[in-house]
This record gives sequence, C-alpha cells and structure tokens, in this order.
Amino acid sequence: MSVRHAILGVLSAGPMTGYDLVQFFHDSVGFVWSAPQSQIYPELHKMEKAGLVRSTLALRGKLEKRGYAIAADGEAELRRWVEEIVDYPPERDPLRLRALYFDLVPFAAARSQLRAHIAYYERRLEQWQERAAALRELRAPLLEKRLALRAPEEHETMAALKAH
Amino acid sequence: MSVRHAILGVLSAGPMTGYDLVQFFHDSVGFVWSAPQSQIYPELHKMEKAGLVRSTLALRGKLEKRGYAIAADGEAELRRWVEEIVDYPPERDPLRLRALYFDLVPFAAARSQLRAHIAYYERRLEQWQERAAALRELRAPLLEKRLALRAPEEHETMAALKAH
DNA sequence: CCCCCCATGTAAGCTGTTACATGATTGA
DNA sequence: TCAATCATGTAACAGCTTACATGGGGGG
Repeated sequence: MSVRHAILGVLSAGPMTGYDLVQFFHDSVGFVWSAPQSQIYPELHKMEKAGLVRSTLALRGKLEKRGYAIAADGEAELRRWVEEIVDYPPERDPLRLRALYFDLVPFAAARSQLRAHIAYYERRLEQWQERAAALRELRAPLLEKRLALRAPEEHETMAALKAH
Repeated sequence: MSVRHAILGVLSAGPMTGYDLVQFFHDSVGFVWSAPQSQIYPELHKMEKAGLVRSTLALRGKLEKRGYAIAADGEAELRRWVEEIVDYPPERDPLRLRALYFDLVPFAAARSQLRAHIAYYERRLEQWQERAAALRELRAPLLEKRLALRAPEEHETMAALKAH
C-alpha cells in the first residue's frame, strides 16, 4: 500500500490540492511511483479518515478546492515507513518473460523487441539525467519547498538514487 | 494479463499438471514472472474454457491429477504475444520511493536501507549466475525438454537475457 | 465564444495476495 | 506411523487500470 506513502512524501513538502498531487505524480514522484488520478482522490479521503492528513476547503470563485496538509500521525507514519526494511516485491518483468521464448519466433521479431527495449531505456536514461540535472540546479518545485533543510543533503540523496 | 502467457510458455515445453506448473513458477520461470499457486489453478481453468489449453484426467492411485497441454490456439497466442511490442508498465519501485525521503530519517537508518538493498541484489545476482550456469550446462528440466530444437539457440537466448 | 486548464469525483473490472481447506501417496 | 510431498482447489480483500462524468475559470 505505497500510494499512501508516496502521497505522504509529497505532502511532507507542503500542503496542496488533490489536483496538485496528480501533477506531481505525473512528472516528478511518478518517476519512481506512478499513480493515476482515480487512485489519488479516494486515497486522500481514506487518509483523512485515518487521520494521516487534514484538509481545508477553499474557494476559487464558485469552485471548491480542497487543500491537503500532512498531519502529525502522517509524518510519523512516513518516517516509520522510510525506516522499515521490507521484503522485495516478486519479480515480474514482461520483457524478460518474452525473452525466454524468443526461440519460438523469427529472429527478426526478437531483434526488434530488443531494439525497442534499448530505445526505451535510452529514453528513460535521458529523462533521469535531465531530472537529476534539474535537481542539482534546484529547479524542482518540490525541492525548492524543502529548503528549510539545507540543500546539500538533497544532493546526496539524489546521488544515492542515481548510484542505484 | 501475463500469468497466462507465462503458463503458455512453460506448457510449450511439454504437458504437465497444475502442480508441476506451480513448481516451475517457484524456481525457474518465477525468476522473471512469479505467480502463486492460487492464481495458477483458476487461470488454467479459464484458459481451458478459452481453448488455449487442453486437459486430460489421469489417476495416481485414487488421486486425480489433471494433465494440461498447450493447444494450437495457445501456441498461436503465445507466438503473437512474444512478437507484440507493448508499452512498459508504469514505474513502481519501493526502494527508490523510500530513498526520496531519506532526508527525513537519521542517517544510520538510510545507511542500513542501502546496505540491505545491496545485500539483496548481491544475493539476486548470485542466483542469476547460478541459474545461468545451470542453463549453460543444460541442467534445467524445462530446457532439456526443449531439445527438439538445437541447443545452441537456447544459449543465445540466455545470453541475451543475461546481457539485459 | 471557445478551448484548455483547473478541480473533483465514481464505477466496473482485472490481477494479485494471503489465508484457508482438503486429502492421497511415498519413503524413512 | 509420521512427515514430507503430491495434488487441487476456494474466498476475501487490496491495489491498480480504464473509462466515464461533471463543471467552473481564465485567456485569446
């Protein structure tokens, strides 16, 4: 149940609306944990019931918008979860599964699978590098919000991530 | 819906029981696509209804056992699926997600996370190497069954896998 | 005035997890 | 005779995907 913790993590940088969260899942946290909009709103409701977040209703004209902020219990839970060491999820890799049966199809088909695979990971790598660069230059909105902590620390986190 | 294709793949090496399949998912295909027993039996039923596999009832004493064999439609479907190029599943990495929030916990906690992570992957790598060695020496039961094709081909497949 | 963005939700359906349940056979 | 292995299933639930649904605000 990690959408929950991903949300807590984002909210730990500051309060925001469900919509904002959706955006972050689209282009920043989404890099490591993706979640669709249809999962975020219900989860926020559940989290509020569980006392992990608090919400306040605001208005923009007639439009209702609900701001969510992390609660004390939420912060505690987030920290607990980060420290917790758990088992890894079972392996499930569609390409490797396909690769097991490459002997069943023409060589050319296998080759284009692998080409597509390489292309995919090259794109991915580019995205990561771009993202890492952005973080180093402090261009990330969430990171900016976190500047209550000193910046170099985040750099190390990111370095660790990239090392992985 | 890839349990289905994983099962088809295993069955393409020869007919076997549900129980046999469970074993293979436990220690060979499971390396790339894990599936619990409670998923395999129902899936076999569905696949039989869909005409992808055929089953025959056999007895061992009073004990019923059902042998499953891949049907023509199943082979076709497997081949189709192997050739198909699809999008990658969304990213969802629990450790990387944790790593994003390492700044919230004591340094020591982050360090032991990373240590555990490294240990995990070292174990994993060992397992892969062992497995690869077994395949090269043709010690794998499924591979033995496939020796209707010439063996060197499988080597290449495995090489591709390892390269990945 | 129209389109894109902001903003929030619901519903059906599939996949996978955890746990429960049962019973026969084989070998030590 | 006892434990491990062979053998097959069911049920409840959690998590995620895809699609549907609605409506106001802001800028060109």
